Amino acid sequence: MTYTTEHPPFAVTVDLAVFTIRDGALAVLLVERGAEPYAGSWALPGGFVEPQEDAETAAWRELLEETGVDRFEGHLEQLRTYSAPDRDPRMRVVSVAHVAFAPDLPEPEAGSDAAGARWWAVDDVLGLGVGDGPDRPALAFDHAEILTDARERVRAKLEYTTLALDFVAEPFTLPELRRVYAAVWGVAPDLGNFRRKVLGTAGFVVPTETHDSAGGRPALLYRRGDARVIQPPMLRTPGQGSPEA
Amino acid sequence: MTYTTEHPPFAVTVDLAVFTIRDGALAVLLVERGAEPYAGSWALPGGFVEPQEDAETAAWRELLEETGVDRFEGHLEQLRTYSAPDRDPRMRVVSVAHVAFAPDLPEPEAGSDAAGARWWAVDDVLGLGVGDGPDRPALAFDHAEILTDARERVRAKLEYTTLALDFVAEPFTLPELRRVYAAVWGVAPDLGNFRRKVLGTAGFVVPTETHDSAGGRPALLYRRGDARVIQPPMLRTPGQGSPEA
DNA sequence: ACAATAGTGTCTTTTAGACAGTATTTG
DNA sequence: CAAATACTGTCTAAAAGACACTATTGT
Repeated sequence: MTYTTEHPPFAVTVDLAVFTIRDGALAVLLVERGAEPYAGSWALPGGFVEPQEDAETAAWRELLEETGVDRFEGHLEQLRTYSAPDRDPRMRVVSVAHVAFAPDLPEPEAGSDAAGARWWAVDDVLGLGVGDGPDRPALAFDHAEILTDARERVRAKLEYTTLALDFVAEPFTLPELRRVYAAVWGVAPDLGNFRRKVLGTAGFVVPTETHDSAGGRPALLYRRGDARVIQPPMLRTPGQGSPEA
Repeated sequence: MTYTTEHPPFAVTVDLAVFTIRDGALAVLLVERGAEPYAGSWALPGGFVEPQEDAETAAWRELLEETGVDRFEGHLEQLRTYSAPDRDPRMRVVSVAHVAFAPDLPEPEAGSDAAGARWWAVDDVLGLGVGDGPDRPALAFDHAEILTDARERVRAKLEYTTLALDFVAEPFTLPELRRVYAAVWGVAPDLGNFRRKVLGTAGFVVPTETHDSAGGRPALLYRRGDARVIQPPMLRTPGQGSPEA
């Protein structure tokens, strides 16, 4: 059987929703398209999967090429695959979307085929901020759908995993960690209850001996523990970015 | 840009892990391969995505072709995409795996390109039953990995969704519904606590006026409610098929 | 009456929600 | 001292775990 006759070929790409926390808000990396289609629109970074690599490898490679992030900081995982026949007007493209998380990445440089690249507050992009965002970017292809799914993935994973650790640089303070939850969920979890939960979950964080120095009382510094799941989970309540709110 | 030179084409397929409950155990549909590679091994049903359909449509079509299941019974959703470069020795194939759930499907007929098709107890296939299963089938390609991921998806979704309803035919009794949890998790949830949780979750089930008739006391019959999520979730405890057990 | 299955009730423990209060720094 | 930030404690409510008990059928 020759699939070129019976089973037409597809192009396979990866798209990435790379998240970080900037200015207390969940931010995503977008690139400005320089060519048609969607020239001038903004898109998730991504690219074609090469012959000898799987999708995750391709995602790590694109992440490095477009942001300079090495594969050992942060976390990357598959989100889902988008395969609507008309999602790219040029050809049949199936895209394996991924999500990645990292603390304070450097300001990106424009890639070879992109006119520009910058961080956007996700709420400004998806329009769930205050009224209409100041300069809301138009998203290319089905990337608004991908970004919406990606944000829900991040929000959900904060509930039952220690993923929030991937958004802070070591060492970190508990208020910093709490600000991650506040940024992703839109509402800060109760201070006392948050501390009780984090410190009561074995292996979530490990304390150091030192404190930081900021405006007020110095906060104790922590490092990541080896726990990867929070059980029982730290659940969002309606109003904390939960889907049914 | 012509992707045939710059970006080599891929074949895109769907694979399905179709689950049902048979004889009190979680069962999956497998087809016996008649041709190389992996002739004589068992595989998840699946096939190529056609030019004008997306992956989910292809999955529903394959499900119908291989099991006769119409798309309005049961539930189907994307699992994840498997893209290791050498997962199929013949060519570069990217597979978008799906999971499907349905109550007591008919015994399947062999499809056109399969030597046979039958239901297997998942624990017999993956070998987490008693010692070594009686006749454990060899799984083709990376289908053991897919099936493991699919089982974990089902187990997890029983916790926070009303997915168990897709495994029973209406009308159903609460003991029937509880047996779904017992089959998927490997341990039956506590009787009283299970009833309290199901009946206490608004919209999970709606009672009818009638009872069934079996060996003992007749059980009240229920129909599906319109709730799709269970909140707070009905969590597995270690020993109930949870990943860390 | 007994086996088999369905269903109820209750006590305890765990966990989360709400929120008031105390501590340690800088200016 | 006030402002700012970090941290602790306590009361209450919700939910789950464990498990004993009662109910209704068939034989």
